[in-house]
Amino acid sequence: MYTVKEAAELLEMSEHTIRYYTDCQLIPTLIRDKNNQRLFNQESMNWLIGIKRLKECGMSIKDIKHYVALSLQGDSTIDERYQIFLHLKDIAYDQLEETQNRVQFLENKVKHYEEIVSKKIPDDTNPNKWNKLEKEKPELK
Amino acid sequence: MYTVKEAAELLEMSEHTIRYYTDCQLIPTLIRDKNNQRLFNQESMNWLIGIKRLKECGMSIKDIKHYVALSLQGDSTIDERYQIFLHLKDIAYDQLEETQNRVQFLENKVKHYEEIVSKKIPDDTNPNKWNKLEKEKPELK
DNA sequence: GTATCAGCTTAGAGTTGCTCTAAGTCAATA
DNA sequence: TATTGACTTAGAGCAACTCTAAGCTGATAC
Repeated sequence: MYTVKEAAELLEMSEHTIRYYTDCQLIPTLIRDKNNQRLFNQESMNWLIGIKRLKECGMSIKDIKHYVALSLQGDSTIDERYQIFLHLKDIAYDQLEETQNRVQFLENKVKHYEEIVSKKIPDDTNPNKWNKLEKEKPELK
Repeated sequence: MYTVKEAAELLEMSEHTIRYYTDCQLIPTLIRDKNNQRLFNQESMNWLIGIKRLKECGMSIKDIKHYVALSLQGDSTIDERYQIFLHLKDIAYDQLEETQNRVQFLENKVKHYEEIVSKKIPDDTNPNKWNKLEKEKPELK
């Protein structure tokens, strides 16, 4: 059994966010003690972990709520849940490509600044000259 | 010279967002035609491209504004701008790791559902049983 | 010539997902 | 008994859009 504070520490989320999620009815197994305080048993913690993951995947509260409802309905919704994860997977691969591009862009930029600082390139006064980096290495997609 | 609409199409951003950015004074070289309509020359387009990049790196409007101000000041702010990109680079690598974890998680999940659907695993009625995937492959970080 | 249409302008309301504050309850310790 | 700490709620604030309404302008259609 975990309090909001303990759950927040364990899962590295803010207490505010955890309360917000419970208020949005995202944790169907949440219980309250005699003082009306939120308590998370292992099942509720599992829900929280899963919801955190779905959030990180970019899913909205509304869609997570839908997913939770599907899960509670059991077997008959397996295919719909499968489709959801297929879709999330595609999105994740897109994000991966974007993130890789971003890392490359920033590596270029840092290298560029290091060259300037080490005086290999004399001046960089023109405010938007740095956009040339974009042109040297155009975005994929 | 590009109108808001053309810029939006070229850079795959919404017209709303572009107007919002100009209203936030993020494009110092923006000009208006005689009817007060926003016009983007190549320099302004470069700014827009750069700002879009910074936004994708997770920078706030406020911080981008600061960055733009630094750029306009020229040479004397090179080191501060270098530090900004160093920091963004670190963040980008963290994001890369997170995204890779996410892809792996979703691959596992999709595989799991495929096994269920193909009847290799008989039932999955328990709503939060899927969180076991987390335990099989605990998060890095 | 005027009607209407697309495309722009603005101010401002609405949305999401937090994030924080204020005011209050409760149990335990000093 | 006082106060401390951890919780409760409703609701305000915030970032970054996102959209709407009302109005202006210039071009084409009749």
